[in-house]
Amino acid sequence: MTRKIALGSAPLREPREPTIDDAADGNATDGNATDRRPLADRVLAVLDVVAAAGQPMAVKDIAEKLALPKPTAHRLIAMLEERGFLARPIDGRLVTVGPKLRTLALNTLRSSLGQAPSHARLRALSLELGETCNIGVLEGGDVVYLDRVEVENWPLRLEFGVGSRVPLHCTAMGKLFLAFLPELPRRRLLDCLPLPRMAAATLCDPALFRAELDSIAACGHSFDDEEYMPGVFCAAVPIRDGAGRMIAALAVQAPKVRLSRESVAERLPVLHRAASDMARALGLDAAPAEPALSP
Amino acid sequence: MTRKIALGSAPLREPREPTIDDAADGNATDGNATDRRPLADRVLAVLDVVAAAGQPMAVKDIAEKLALPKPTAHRLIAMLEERGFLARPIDGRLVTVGPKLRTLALNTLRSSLGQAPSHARLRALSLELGETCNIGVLEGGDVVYLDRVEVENWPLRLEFGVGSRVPLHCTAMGKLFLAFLPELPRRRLLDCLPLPRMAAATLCDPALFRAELDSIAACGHSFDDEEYMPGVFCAAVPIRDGAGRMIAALAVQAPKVRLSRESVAERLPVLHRAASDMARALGLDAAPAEPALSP
DNA sequence: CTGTTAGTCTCATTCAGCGATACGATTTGT
DNA sequence: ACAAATCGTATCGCTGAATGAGACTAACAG
Repeated sequence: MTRKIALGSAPLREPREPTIDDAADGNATDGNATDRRPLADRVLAVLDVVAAAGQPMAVKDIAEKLALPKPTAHRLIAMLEERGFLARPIDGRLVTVGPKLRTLALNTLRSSLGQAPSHARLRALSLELGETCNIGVLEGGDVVYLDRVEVENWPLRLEFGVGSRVPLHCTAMGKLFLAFLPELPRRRLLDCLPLPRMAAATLCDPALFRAELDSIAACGHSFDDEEYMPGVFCAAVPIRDGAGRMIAALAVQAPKVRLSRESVAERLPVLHRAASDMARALGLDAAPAEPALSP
Repeated sequence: MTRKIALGSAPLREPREPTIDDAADGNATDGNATDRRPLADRVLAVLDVVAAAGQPMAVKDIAEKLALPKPTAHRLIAMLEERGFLARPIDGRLVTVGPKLRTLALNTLRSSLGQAPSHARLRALSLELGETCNIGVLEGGDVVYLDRVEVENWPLRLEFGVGSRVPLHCTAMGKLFLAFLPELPRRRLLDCLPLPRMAAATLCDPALFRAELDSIAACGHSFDDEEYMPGVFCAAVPIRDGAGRMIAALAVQAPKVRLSRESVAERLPVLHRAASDMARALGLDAAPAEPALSP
């Protein structure tokens, strides 16, 4: 990148005297390891803690729980109180949620209504299959999990929550996206996609990998047969919009003892049905711009 | 304190030309009226706006509404997205509330309703009716219990505590929510909602179920006549905000020997009165927002 | 192909936030 | 009642996180 040619001045930026005081400075400022966490995080954390408490809380406890210095805690809470996000009930010393936060809460639930149908359908699917299911989209070279319903005995609890990203080349969802992408973006992605080995079965050879993609494009679904995590099998089908373009992926994952190439066949129709329901639930059936012309 | 004396007085900094501009600086800094509003306000404002929208929003609109510079808006939203407070639905361009904000919302409401005025009113109601009463909201295709007052001889002790979830199609609260939902989410939810049989009287037929919802919408309250648990009768009425939107449900449940279709009539006014008291006790912020329709 | 619009990047500047310290205000223990 | 402990408030110089103008790129629409 062209690195805009200095605005003339160059690095005038005088480094400070490298004298002994540097050494002193190094760890001095003393124990002043100001670990300054951004304000935003603290604000959100305070709201979280106060709301989760379920009952009025002492400022001290909030400060302790979040490891906030005393004045800082007071300042933050006073600020949130002023804005109406927190409030102090009668006794004046304790802190609870305020009216603004209540309104925000109500609006939040109302807004998340749009996500309820697809989530409900996902849950129904998960119930029917008895396994963990999730929805993902393609975003900048990764698959991002949009929603997820876990079954009780799923071993990998926290690692793949909503919002987490997984690679393209070794996951059922990722390979599915690659297989169904329009020519151009597909090229661009494939050309610079590394195929690092994640597990024994990962497809690391480009030729093999392309063959796999062709086969997926032909049959309309994809598997991850321990290519990402040992012992985990995964199957994915596309969620398409009204014009037939693949917008998202729907996947089921399970320990290999419960799901495998052999046993997955009878579940595929169930998956496909859920996928088309989901398209409707997500409002993808609406008139889609233009029917694709150039391939 | 070592106080790095070295630099002591010297303003090594020496950046801009030390010209007359010092004088000019006095009131100027030019037309550069950088009105820098604190980060915290902006974070809260963004959450407010996104939640109040009721539907996914374009970044541009958020930026406009809050008079935020373009890069700042993107930075803020990206940060909130990373933290899980905001999320982007399928299309990836728009922004909505995220999972973290949803749990914050639930916790907030639980805190609000579990405390002084609301909880007291719920207890009063329970006392007056002599039966177990509870409050719930709709979230993610379930009813979530936010508060509850049990009578002594209630048989189902632990199963339905605060925070537990029950299905929509076979509970008084759930059917009430469905009956009063706005058209679009209602249709999509109904499309996706399985109607599994939970008890002998569960309404499993879609046509019958829709008829039931219509009837509920018409009369303003709902029953669960042994549709979920044998021997348990339940009645629910809506709690509405200032704009008339249903935000929560208030319900009474009892063994059928003590409460039934016949004997419930005289209790309904009591329930409705409690519901409107609770709405008032919720003390919402003054801005319930308008029922945004797309322009 | 060109204009339009939305999103990204860079970077010098600056002020909002910070928290150590100190001091008043309460509550608590005896 | 009086300490003692605890909690809340006020002050203030330092600093780096946040900022936003501007330039650039990507995505589309016509």
